[in-house]
Amino acid sequence: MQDVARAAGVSTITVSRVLRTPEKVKAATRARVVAAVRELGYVPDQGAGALSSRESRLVAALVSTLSGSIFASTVDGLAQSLREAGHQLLLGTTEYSSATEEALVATALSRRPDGIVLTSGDHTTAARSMLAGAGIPVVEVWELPEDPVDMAVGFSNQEAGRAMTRHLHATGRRRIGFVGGGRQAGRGGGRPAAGGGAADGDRRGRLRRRGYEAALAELGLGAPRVVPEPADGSMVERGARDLAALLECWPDTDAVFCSSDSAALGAVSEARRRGIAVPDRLAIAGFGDFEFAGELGLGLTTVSIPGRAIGAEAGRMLLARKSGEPVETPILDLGFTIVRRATA
Amino acid sequence: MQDVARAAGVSTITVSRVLRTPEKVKAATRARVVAAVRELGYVPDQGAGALSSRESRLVAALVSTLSGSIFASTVDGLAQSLREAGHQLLLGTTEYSSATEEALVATALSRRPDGIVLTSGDHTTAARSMLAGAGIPVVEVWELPEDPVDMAVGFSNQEAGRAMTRHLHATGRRRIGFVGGGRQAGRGGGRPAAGGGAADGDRRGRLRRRGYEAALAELGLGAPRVVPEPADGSMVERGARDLAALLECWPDTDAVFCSSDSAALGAVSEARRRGIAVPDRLAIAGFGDFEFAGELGLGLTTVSIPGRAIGAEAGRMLLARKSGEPVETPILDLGFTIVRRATA
DNA sequence: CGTCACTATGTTATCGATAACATCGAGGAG
DNA sequence: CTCCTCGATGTTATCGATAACATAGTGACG
Repeated sequence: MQDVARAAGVSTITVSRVLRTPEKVKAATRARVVAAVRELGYVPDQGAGALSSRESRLVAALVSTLSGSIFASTVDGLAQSLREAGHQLLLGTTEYSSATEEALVATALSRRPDGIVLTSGDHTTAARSMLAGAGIPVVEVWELPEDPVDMAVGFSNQEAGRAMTRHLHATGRRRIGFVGGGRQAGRGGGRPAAGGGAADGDRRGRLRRRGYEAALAELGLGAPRVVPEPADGSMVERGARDLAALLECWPDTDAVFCSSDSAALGAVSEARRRGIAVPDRLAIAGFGDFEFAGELGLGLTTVSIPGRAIGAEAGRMLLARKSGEPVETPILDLGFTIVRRATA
Repeated sequence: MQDVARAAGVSTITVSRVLRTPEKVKAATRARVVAAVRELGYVPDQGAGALSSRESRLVAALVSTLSGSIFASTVDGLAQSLREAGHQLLLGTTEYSSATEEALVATALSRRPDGIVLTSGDHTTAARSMLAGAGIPVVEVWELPEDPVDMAVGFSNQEAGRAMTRHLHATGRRRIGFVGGGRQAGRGGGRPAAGGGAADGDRRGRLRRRGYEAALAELGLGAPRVVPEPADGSMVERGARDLAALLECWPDTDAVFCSSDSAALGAVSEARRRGIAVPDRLAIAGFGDFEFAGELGLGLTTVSIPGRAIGAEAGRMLLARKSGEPVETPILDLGFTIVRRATA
């Protein structure tokens, strides 16, 4: 910056002003500075700027994983909305461990971000207190927690489970099972059940299941039909094996709600192999509306989540809060949509 | 840090040493400092540290998008390998525009990262010169560029196209078409063809197509069969429509190589609708090995790319270079695998 | 018992920017 | 003509850490 100042015949503060508040500098001076910046290829050091101005223009996001198409579009939406507002995204992956999350919260805070986005609803006590103590806006996304740290954007997994179960009931099904709860296996050869904490895909799946059970009770459909020991392997494989196990226990099952589209894919495949007509004899519903679920793919009836919008909205809320604007709805339910296709 | 130092009865530099080089501090002193850190909930400011030590422990990654399952696992692998080495990831999405990429390179460099990862092979001249001038390691991932800025990890799209075409030939096909080149539509309602630059999904698809054409020539299979005007819409939709158009021009086509699994999904679906037996009358091959392509899903014959490994390796190379170790293979070809399943 | 080598800790300057206050000149009001 | 105000620019201190050098103990050895 000194070099630029010298080249333009001004002081450093003027260079700083040209870059941050151009309207406060006379046009002629500004032009000289801009020329010097360009000529020297000067790129300001935002780290130094942050130190001085106490504003980092950085937002941290902690997600469990990007693989498996769950959070990718949320992060994408977040990155885009931040970029448009001149902020940058610091990304950390927790690999489904809340111990890792705790460590990542600390490292994230060490960058003094202007805000932080979390995809997990449950945090260690230490993590919660660090977040609270940081004095920055926090947004939890996807699941709307009962006891949010600060703000939240997402939908209710439990309501989604309930709604889909009611949908199955509404289409005449009476013996409805649930497939694909339990652990979410890390993809790509990650450590199995890393970190010792409860896996967090688990928690979400459990919430969907709770909604399923609630609906069953409300509708008087009898006891839940859930495989007690979920299978190992990828979600798809588990969907297949869990359906097989479920049918063994309750052969007359006429519908299953799968905790994810991947599990539903496995279930559909298993049903096909067994010559079970879908949806005639067995309706299959998924969750997530992944790409392959669409009309041209499986034609899977599923729950669609506005993942990208969640990310974009999280960014917006964060920046609004930062700039002092009041945030009308700090707990924002973006809902979900039941997409009815061929399988249920 | 001053507060901590006071509480522990030492000077700030001792606190700094306890945090960065604990072995240089006597155990008793160290214990007092650690206690003070814990008690005060002190989280060091890495930004300030970076300014002083000229080492940010930050790596920037610029990807076109995270949606659509292409780069997500690569970023995931990168984030993980960086985390294990105590570094953090700064993420930017370029939305397939090299103009946006140029701007992002500048903002990324303004954080003084210790390295930078790019998923696009073509950069503007300005971007290239900024990268070169930054004096930090640069890794280009996925496509191996002809003229790399610094290092690269990935595979050859052209070779992949060539290999799959040869595979189709080896299984007896002689009238082979190509589906799904051209633009890659932005998902989630992004601006169509934003930024004015050539979309970069386009470039990669073109390379696969070039490989396809090369194989055709080598094998004496006649002129390429490619739809001149690719359809609009999502990749899946385009796969369906392009196949339809292709069959209209060349009804006797007995195999198609699709530029992505999404396109292949659409193609399979279109074939089914028309009652064309796959693979008996028409073989269909994809690219990417997305989750739904597997045994339990489509059973799609496709090209599998080690996306996560590419990211992890990029991180490793970056950090090796940073710490002065020589990097044996600055241009690392991780290859691809042809996965033979049911459709071809 | 003095000197040396070494360990443990402290002091000072610095990284690259910005906030806060200071200065300077030009033009307008009285 | 003087004083005042305001716009344009400069000076100095500061953000929170670390590098480099400085200094105080501490034990070994001749």
